[in-house]
Amino acid sequence: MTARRGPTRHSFKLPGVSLSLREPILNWYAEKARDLPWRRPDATSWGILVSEIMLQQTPVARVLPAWEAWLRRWPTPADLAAEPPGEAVRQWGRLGYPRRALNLHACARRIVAEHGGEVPSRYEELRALPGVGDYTAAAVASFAFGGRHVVLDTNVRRVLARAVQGVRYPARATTAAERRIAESLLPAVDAPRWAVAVMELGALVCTARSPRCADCPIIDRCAWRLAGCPDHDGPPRRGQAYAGTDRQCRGRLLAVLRQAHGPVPKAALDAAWDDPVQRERALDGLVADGLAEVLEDGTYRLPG
DNA sequence: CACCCGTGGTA
DNA sequence: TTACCAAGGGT
Repeated sequence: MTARRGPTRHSFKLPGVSLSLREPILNWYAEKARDLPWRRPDATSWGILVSEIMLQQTPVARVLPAWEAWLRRWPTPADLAAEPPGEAVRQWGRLGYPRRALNLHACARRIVAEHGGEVPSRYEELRALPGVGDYTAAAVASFAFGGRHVVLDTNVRRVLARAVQGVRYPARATTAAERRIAESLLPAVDAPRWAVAVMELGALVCTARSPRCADCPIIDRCAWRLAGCPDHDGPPRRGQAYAGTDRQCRGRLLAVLRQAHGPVPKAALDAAWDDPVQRERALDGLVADGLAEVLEDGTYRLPG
């Protein structure tokens, strides 16, 4: 039999391509990694959890100042847990997806109530926290506690899609095949460093739009590259419409509440969006989601 | 599983 | 300018 040696016992489309992805990527990371505050040795597990929640669908550049301000105000879960949820929503500012602020606040209260004020270290415990899904649980367990987990975010998925699967973009949803590939590459030792290194490669070099292949440490073994960089086949990737949507409307309404420091009369909200039907729907949605409150006098405010 | 959930930067 | 995209999660 042909002795195919490598970090994996699985065979991919192009066997051997994944032969040694780890070393060059780890070496590249050692040289090119960004100095992000949540990666510093003095970062707390709480700080790392906060960073992961903030980074959900929000670019690093916008998270940086928000993260600094958040941790300056609430250095520990107990500090945040002592505040009403509305303060978290206000501090969240314009990071987007404000339910994440609510999630972080709920995390803080649960951590205080159920974990003695310390961010739990095990994947399963983390996964049970509000707003902590598969990726975030794996990331915090890895980066804050040194655990060995498959960390599959959009960056890693794209790198593996190209380097191993030979396609420009990963599938819309994570597949079993992807997870198998990621598991096969997971090193026995120093798994967190590997995870952050692949993520960094995806973020800085193997980017979605125009990858900087000239700077890539694995250009000579990238399956997509070796296949001639074939274009994405399959249905076009659905964009996210925004203008005129309920999401935009909710954003406008919440901005009014965030800006005010007390209850807001309904008229102030009415002025923020023209279409009354959509406006009422959005407002009801905000209340249902716990992002806004109606007081008895009919005024609105962030949750107290 | 497809869709919903904010916001801003970039090609 | 429009469209895509950004360390996802919940339903």
